[in-house]
Amino acid sequence: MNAVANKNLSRIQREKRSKIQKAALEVFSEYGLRSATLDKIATACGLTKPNILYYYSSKDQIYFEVLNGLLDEWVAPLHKISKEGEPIDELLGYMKAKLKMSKQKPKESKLFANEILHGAPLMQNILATSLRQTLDEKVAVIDHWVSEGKLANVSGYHLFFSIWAMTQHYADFDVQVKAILDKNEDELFQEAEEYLTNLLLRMLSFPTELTVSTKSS
Amino acid sequence: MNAVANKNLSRIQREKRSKIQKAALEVFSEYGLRSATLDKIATACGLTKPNILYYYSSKDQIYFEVLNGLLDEWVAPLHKISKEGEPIDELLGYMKAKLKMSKQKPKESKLFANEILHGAPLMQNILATSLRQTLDEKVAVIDHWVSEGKLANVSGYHLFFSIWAMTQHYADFDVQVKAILDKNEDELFQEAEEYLTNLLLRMLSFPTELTVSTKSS
DNA sequence: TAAATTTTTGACCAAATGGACAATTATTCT
DNA sequence: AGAATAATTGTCCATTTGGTCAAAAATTTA
Repeated sequence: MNAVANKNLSRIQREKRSKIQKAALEVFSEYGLRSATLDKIATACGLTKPNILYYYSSKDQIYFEVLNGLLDEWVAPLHKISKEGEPIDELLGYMKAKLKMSKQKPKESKLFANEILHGAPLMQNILATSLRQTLDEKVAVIDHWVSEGKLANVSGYHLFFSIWAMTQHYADFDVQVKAILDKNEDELFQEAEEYLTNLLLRMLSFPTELTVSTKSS
Repeated sequence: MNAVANKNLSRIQREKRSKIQKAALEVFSEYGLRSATLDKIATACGLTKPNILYYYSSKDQIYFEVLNGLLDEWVAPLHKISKEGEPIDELLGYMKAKLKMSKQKPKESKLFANEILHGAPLMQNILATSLRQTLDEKVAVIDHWVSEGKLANVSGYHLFFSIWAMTQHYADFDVQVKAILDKNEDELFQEAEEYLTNLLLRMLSFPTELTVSTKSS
């Protein structure tokens, strides 16, 4: 229900807009809205500045479009958490999906991180309504699981915060991670997944169940 | 061993420089280096732009000074981790110190977050040498504790990454946190500390020890 | 193919911004 | 007090940047 604007566009328009958005993601994720320039975006997509402004009315417009175009995809894994599923599997799956996004879409991650870091001027509304509502629902599911004794007693909200923080850390702060750990990316994310799997298992299981899943290396 | 430059400064110089740095932290943490302006800093500290440039040779110079002036303080809690102490206490203490900094120094946290998010142009060197060395040492301590059976088997590096990520999340992404959880700050950080204490206890303890520290609400 | 429409671009503009500088004011020193 | 020094500021400048616009080029339509 997102990319509505693509309806009556010619081939050439669709192509150019897509090109611009890709380049814009590149530039915005590296520099942020305010210090990204139209010239940089223009260079990145091989168009001229006025040509870009023929397709988008302003820099802010491009930024808004890019951000919004990615939003649904960004929140998608959250929707996949099913109250019908096995609690720990669902939450491990969510963590893995988020970690995968950090690996495969670091630019998107940085774009959102930068936006929120600077006060989320364009998204505060969405955060406080749409995201919040979805999260409330999922937290209710977690509370239900806890009350059924299927999950150790945890705060759903803080659980989500920590999953977001830990998974996105590998994308947003990759410079720091790589300065400290000079592994290749595959190895790094493999380690991260093992670490976070272990962490969540310990966090969500009852101690008696834990002995089973704790493996000594 | 940091604030060396304050040596031969007059009272008036020390005062003004301090004023400027405070205002600069304010502005840089909100806007980042590139989109912070000297005018904003000038307004924030009640000086004129040329007057600021009388004390610092350039905007970049101010940024560098602020960042460096905060670095030692920022890494300090890491140094306090003592191999003589009780492993879990030491690591819980570290987490609490970091969380406290997120609560009391969110601007500093955002400043560093922004710097690293955009590639750490001014700090990459420090990250890869000084921070990395310190962290290597502390990870060695953790490995030692693990080999002595005083700590569950965890990757020290990923443990630190996750502590950083989870604690700083409450400062760096406070807009998002507050959009979802409308508690007051004290309450929020109290909850976070309980959650993270529980998380670390579960992560670092052996399952048999866990039953003791797991309290049901 | 010729007219109509869409796309592209070079040239230009106004505002914002980092910074220079000389002149003025305040402070310190003798 | 008066000279010397330090601090402050108004004015100015060059560059960057978002954006305009009219003309040219390319494409589509009839």
